[in-house]
Amino acid sequence: MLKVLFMGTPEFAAVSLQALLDAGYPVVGVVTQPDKPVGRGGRVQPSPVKRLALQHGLRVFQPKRIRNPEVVAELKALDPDVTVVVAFGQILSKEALAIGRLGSINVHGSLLPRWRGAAPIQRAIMAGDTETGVTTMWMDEGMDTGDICLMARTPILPEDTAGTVHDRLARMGADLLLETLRRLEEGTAPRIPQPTEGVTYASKLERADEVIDWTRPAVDLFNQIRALNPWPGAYTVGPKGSLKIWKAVPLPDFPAQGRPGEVVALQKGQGFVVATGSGCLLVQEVQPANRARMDAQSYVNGGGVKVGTQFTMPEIESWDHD
RNA sequence: CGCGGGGUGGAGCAGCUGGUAGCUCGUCGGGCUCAUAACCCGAAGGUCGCAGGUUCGAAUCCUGCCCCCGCAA
Repeated sequence: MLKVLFMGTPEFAAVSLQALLDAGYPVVGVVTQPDKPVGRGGRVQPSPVKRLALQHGLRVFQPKRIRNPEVVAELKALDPDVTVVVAFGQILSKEALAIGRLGSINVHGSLLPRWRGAAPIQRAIMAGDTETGVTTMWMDEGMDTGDICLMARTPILPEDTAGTVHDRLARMGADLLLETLRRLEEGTAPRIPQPTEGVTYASKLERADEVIDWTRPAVDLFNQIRALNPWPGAYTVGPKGSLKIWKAVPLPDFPAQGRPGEVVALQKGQGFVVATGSGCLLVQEVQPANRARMDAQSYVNGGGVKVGTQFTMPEIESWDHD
């Protein structure tokens, strides 16, 4: 079997690594992002990929810059047949791409060339796409611009969230990766240049993406909210401070009227209804600052909102991110 | 030692300038109604996170511990 050098960082990548191990591929090394402070208290945490690699006694590399020639040389010494890159988080130089004898294969969570870049799953849902998928490609120096090898599709259903789609694509990506390597080994792997039509970019999420703008149509807010579930969450500001909205559905024909962001009705047992720029939004699950997630009815019971409550947009003082 | 908020009947909250607990919802029983997630009457249900301390007396003050969460990364 092909000797694999694996590069990846988050859970999405760990699923593929696990599949490689289950399939019996010799993984000669695992490259992942350096441990970073994560969570409350700022404690340093290993990435999901690193954790899995250590469990299996694999060699782990955490270069600050994969492009560094010394790093490339060190990895090349492992003599892999192919490099598999899944949500790694660093751009590979031409030299780094050539570490594997057969080149570098990437698993990407979208139907390329749509949603090249960092946050394809969230951006697809946010845009209201009804279909997405995974693509394996022959990496080149561009940002997800390599020739396409294989592709698998899946619908985005109304009840889907970034979480459910992420989990599905992670599985599909792992399967597609195995098939790609199989065909690579037998020399039947396709290699098709990406179309020049239909290119879009999925920039990484930033603070402003989390803000709910009530003047937008209810359907857009619905997509935004589920695209940011389970992380990082879409939020608005009410009388009691910031409020994350985890789940909501649009009500295009709701009879009540109101200014965008105004609570126009309480739906017993279901939540509360907020007016938007177009149609209303039935909010079903929320999380007040400093509190746990709860169904919207509970929030109403606790006096969080009543008819007439006005939600506003928070002021973003800092645009710093990264 | 990054900043900060919170743990009160099944759920969400109030009470916290000390004197054994209240609200909304739910649950159970009854009533009204053609009917109802609507309305009316009534009931059950709480060692107020854990341990210790101060006090005549603490959910309310002090100390330690456990758990949860927001922000920031």
